[in-house]
Amino acid sequence: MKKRLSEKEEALMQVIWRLEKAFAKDVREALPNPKPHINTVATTMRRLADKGFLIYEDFGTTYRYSAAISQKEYTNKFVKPLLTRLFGNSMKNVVAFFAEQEEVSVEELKEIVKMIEKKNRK
Amino acid sequence: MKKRLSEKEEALMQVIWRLEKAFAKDVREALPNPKPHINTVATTMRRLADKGFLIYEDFGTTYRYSAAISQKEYTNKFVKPLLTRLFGNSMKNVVAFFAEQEEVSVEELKEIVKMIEKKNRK
DNA sequence: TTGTTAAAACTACAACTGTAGTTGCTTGAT
DNA sequence: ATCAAGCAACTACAGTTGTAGTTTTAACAA
Repeated sequence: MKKRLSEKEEALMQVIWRLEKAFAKDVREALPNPKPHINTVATTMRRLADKGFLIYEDFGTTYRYSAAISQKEYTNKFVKPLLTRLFGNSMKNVVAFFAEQEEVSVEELKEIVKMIEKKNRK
Repeated sequence: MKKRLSEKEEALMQVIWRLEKAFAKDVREALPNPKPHINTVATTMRRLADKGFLIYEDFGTTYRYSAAISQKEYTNKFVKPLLTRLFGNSMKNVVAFFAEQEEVSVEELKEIVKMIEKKNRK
């Protein structure tokens, strides 16, 4: 688990994070149209397993996969470094950027502040 | 400009965004050790130009490159979708996640709120 | 029990990426 | 004018990714 995944690989991981446990055909089913060939999904999932991102249980004639790394771990390990590199090693800058782009409103930021403060008081 | 760049390609873009205009050797110079071969840098930059991420001026015996897309545009186009997909299509969730991870402090969030409110009053 | 179906395994291949050797051109230094 | 240095162009190649055809195996249905 060295590198960030490609977009397509990440799309599969998204589905598995959502479904928690899934057969290749479930994953294909959950993907948006145009859906890839079932073998494409199976091959990509096997490769993800080879790379340590997925684990599987043997179901006789098929495998059921689940994530070997949580979405949060993935985010911390691969997404956060990308963001901080883009924004001068500061998550504050990242948040400020998206706030300026009006992707997060002042109200939402205030809610987050409240939420954190509440959690810290406990 | 369809796909997100790979990590190495992105690292080169970082340098160019910072330097604004740069020759291959400048980019190599700015990269951390172990520095890649100068030809590796040149090849990657040419490919980035082919893909439309860089533009260049002919300097006779060499090219000087600059970004064809700003860091902000890149972020909006390629990084934001990744984040929102990861966090259920909501930048609020993204910010909340990093706040909970204590990557951004409550103080910083408040500063951002002030900054935005000030800007909006103008 | 034989045919049908469904799934993985195996195989294949093109595009992309990371890397760098070789070649050739331009320019500045003798 | 000749040579050396530096750099891009050209070339090459292995590893990865996206895609899917073909083969095999297992299970179920008639």
